[in-house]
Amino acid sequence: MVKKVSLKDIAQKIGVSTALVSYVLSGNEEKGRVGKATAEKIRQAAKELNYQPNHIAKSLKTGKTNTVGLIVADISNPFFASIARGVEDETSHYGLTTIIGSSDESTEKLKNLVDVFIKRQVDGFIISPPDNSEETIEYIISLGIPICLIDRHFDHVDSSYVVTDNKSSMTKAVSHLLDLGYKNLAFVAYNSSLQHMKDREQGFLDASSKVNSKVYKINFSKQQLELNGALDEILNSQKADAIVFATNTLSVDGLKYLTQKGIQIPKDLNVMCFDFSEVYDFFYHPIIHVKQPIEQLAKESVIALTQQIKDNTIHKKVLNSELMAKSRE
Amino acid sequence: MVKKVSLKDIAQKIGVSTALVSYVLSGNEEKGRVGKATAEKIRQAAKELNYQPNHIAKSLKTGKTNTVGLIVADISNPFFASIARGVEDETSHYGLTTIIGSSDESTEKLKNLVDVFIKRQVDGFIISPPDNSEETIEYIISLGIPICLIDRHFDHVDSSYVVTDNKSSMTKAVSHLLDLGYKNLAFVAYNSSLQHMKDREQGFLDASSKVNSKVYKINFSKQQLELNGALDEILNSQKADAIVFATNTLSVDGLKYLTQKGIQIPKDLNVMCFDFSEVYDFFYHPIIHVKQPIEQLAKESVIALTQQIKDNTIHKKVLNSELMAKSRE
DNA sequence: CTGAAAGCGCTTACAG
DNA sequence: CTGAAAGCGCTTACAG
Repeated sequence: MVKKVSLKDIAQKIGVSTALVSYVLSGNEEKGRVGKATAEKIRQAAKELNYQPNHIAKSLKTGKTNTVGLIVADISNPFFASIARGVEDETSHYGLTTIIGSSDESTEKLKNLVDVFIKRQVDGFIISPPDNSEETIEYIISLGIPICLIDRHFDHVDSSYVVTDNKSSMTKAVSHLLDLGYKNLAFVAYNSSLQHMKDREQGFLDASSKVNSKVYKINFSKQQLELNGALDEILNSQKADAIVFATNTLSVDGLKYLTQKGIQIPKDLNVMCFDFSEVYDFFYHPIIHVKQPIEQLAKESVIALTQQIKDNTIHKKVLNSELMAKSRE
Repeated sequence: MVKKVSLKDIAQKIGVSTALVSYVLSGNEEKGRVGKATAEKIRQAAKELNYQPNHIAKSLKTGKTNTVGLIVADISNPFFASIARGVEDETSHYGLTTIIGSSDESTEKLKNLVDVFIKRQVDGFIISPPDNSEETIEYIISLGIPICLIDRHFDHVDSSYVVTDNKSSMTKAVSHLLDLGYKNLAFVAYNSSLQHMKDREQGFLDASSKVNSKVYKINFSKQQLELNGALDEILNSQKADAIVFATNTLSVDGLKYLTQKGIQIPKDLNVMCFDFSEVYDFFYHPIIHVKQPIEQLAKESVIALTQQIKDNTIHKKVLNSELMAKSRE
């Protein structure tokens, strides 16, 4: 390992104190009121010696690590993979590094990750919380560590968050189905106390009040089984003419099952999906879906978090989604 | 922010030196030859005060950050997303934290990420290098920083690596197509100097020598256009009876185009894909594909890297893949 | 405008 | 078996 050059090396080389070097190189030149000429010499020497500041030492002194901890609910879900990518991109613009974890929808795993990240002394968290994890979120807040929730939030927890307007997105989507003439709707969602899930359901209910409709709730832990069961019921007893899927995963798995059953979309039955998926491209007819502003969610969450880190303010942001729907035929 | 308790707090509480506390709490009790009773008291106090060691201070002193930098070639590719997840899981078992970056197949971006990660003082790298990035890899080696390449390696660069046996995987896969009776094969790969790509091509050539075959090379930067062009040629002039795709992305995008064209698989044409994809589930007939041992690649790379960090040894590991092929009908 | 110095929280020879 | 002390590389009041 090549020996690293330190502030001291630079200071010695030009015969000034490390204090001056520190001021100049960390951009606090005016604060130290360093002389023009000296500052120039210091910068010159730093370049010559190829000085690389030691972040560790800086962190120890300042208590800031310039690291943010991102914990998504399920990294194997392309939606969250995109979120992760967006957050990473955005933080890098602020000179921050992101460390990523996945709670896999488990409160227990979230707790562990939070502990690990706190030990790593992250400057703040961006979290997409799993069901029933208010306590852990409140724990972070009680420690005074900045946090911004993303995609999901708790109505009764006072934290920064950036989410999509789930209720209105769903209302808009369902209204579109009604406009197309569908009259017997099935809504497939998770059984969850998370606000975004409740909002999507409410949005569905609000829009579908004038037609026949039924809500199916799947337990996350038994997804495969219960989803297929619900779809069987939708096909055989409810005989719905359109299915609204409340999430990305439900959409893809639902489409998979429908395809296996030989159902033609939209001929036999239409669907309204949530979030984009690559698999839509394998259908001859475009799959209608709600497109959340993933990039923007990620970006805004980083903005909210960095703001909070700076001045301890809380930011709540609700973004609009886009309905991706070509005409029925 | 709650005030953190430090070694000193513990030392004061029971009236010993911080040295003793450090020895005991970092598990070097025998090295410091600390008395049984004292050690017990220290552990007790640490628990009572809920002591959390400060990693930053430790890192500054020891020069180790317990962080590994993972740079995949394209995080939006599910193959690499799985690799990332595997690496993260595995490193966490060693008390290491992973920071992730994506070079997006760009040498330039790789260089930047490497610089950022070196500044962060990662203890080692796990990298899936893009085309023409030997220099950057050799630069890391020249700095004496441990590194393990994953999925891809350079024959003439002496580094640790963990890869799949690409040549034999492809030979086995193509032989299977021959067994099924296909006689006119198309091989669709990237134009790349990366060893794994050359190996896959060689594997194809070795196995297909006795039948009609043609190789198509796509430039990564113009993938969409060139892939569709190649497929048109395969369908219209070569009139191949089976297509072998050399990578994950080519497989999915290729299938997408074939589906759009209304090609029925395997009736009109069969395909051999590389890596698993969720989209395969949307075909009525199982898609034949080579399944790389992703979990194991990730795991072995972490093992190789931690070994190298410990004793500076280089490990080269080649894993076998699995051919996922149900009978033709 | 500049320097001497303390201190962030650890680890680790060294002396006893 | 235990303590005093140096030092990792920075930042930042403080004094001049």
